[in-house]
Amino acid sequence: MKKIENSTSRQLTYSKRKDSIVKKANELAVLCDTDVALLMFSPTGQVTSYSSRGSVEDIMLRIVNRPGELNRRPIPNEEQLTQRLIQSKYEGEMFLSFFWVFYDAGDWSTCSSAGAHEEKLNKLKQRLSEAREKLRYYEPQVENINSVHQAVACQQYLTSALERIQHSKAKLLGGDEFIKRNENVEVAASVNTEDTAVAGTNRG
Amino acid sequence: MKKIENSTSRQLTYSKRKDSIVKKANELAVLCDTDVALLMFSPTGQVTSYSSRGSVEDIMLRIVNRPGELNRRPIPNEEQLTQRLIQSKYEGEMFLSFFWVFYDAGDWSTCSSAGAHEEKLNKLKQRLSEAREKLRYYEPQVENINSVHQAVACQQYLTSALERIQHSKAKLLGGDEFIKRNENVEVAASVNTEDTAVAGTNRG
DNA sequence: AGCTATTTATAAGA
DNA sequence: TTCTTATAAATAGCT
Repeated sequence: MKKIENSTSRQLTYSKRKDSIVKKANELAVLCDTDVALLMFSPTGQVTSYSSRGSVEDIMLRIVNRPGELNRRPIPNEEQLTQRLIQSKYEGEMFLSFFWVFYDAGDWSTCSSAGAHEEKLNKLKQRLSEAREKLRYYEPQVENINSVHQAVACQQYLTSALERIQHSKAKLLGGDEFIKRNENVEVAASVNTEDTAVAGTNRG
Repeated sequence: MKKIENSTSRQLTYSKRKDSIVKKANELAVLCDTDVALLMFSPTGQVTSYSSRGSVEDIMLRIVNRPGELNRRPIPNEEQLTQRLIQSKYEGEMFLSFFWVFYDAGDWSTCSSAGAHEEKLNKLKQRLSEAREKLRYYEPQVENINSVHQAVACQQYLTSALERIQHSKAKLLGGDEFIKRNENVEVAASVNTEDTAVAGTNRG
């Protein structure tokens, strides 16, 4: 068994096998009532993650924070990894909350038509009880996670959202004659915290 | 497919399936020349981890530190829907809706306590009518107002949301006894509308 | 994407 | 545990 040299069939094989291994992981979790997480990078670098319950971060945290077992190998930068996992977990929760409430609430392709928001918000109300259930599923399972992590995660989430919007806008501006090209908005928010380090999100 | 109730055969099944899924993971990694990690808890709580290259912690960090947060968040059984959501040209409005409904709806500082989501979602309901009003403000009023305006509006909103989060965080940090008091983090977000540059958060 | 010949995984019983 | 075996599932190589 060795690397498939042909790029197309490697990609195809990845795709097929990825699906079946996720299926297997899920079967294992259901049949044996256990927690399973699976992390895979495609040949092109795209990540697929699976976790049988909660977020992958929950399962990662259980691995990283498990109390000293025999033969446990020390984890390098354990504290940093833990912090980053917690942050990532909250980012994911925010996204999921958002998704569950909003996604099924409406057909977003019609949002600009008259009355669309009305309808969308009605559907939104219907979704709230389901969202409540799903949110409960993501309640923090790890001790000592505090609200600052959520604030940090929220901030992180917003920052990445902003970044993506910049990107969309830049693309749109390429062919848009309505937009003035000289506008600049600069915002700087700065605060001192006593929390642990926040990972950076700089991009060229 | 459901949990195997007989404890002995559940254990046996776990043991067999664990081995074959590890084998599958390894085949995937070799054939497709990719990184794969697998984390499993046995019914008795014992951890098995597999990683095709380096430590599982390395792979965890790679997952958690990836840029483009929104593009990799899996929605259980709804991956294809995620793509639609992300690609929606109205994502700006969605973010706006999201933060009007969610951010203002609750005190994020209580999110980690028991029953907090319950309370948050009740407030959420109250916020819906206000959100409706605010969304109306962002309705395109002229036919040929295009998505760039939405992007600009969204950006401005997100920027102010970020600032508010900074304030919340600062407040939380003031009264939170769980937090160590010796660290400083400086966060600066800088937005330029002409290019796509977004400064990230920097460590202090 | 769907089809099929072949290989592999699995459950149940010994 | 491990082995056997009938059945089910996964897979590669096609279209």
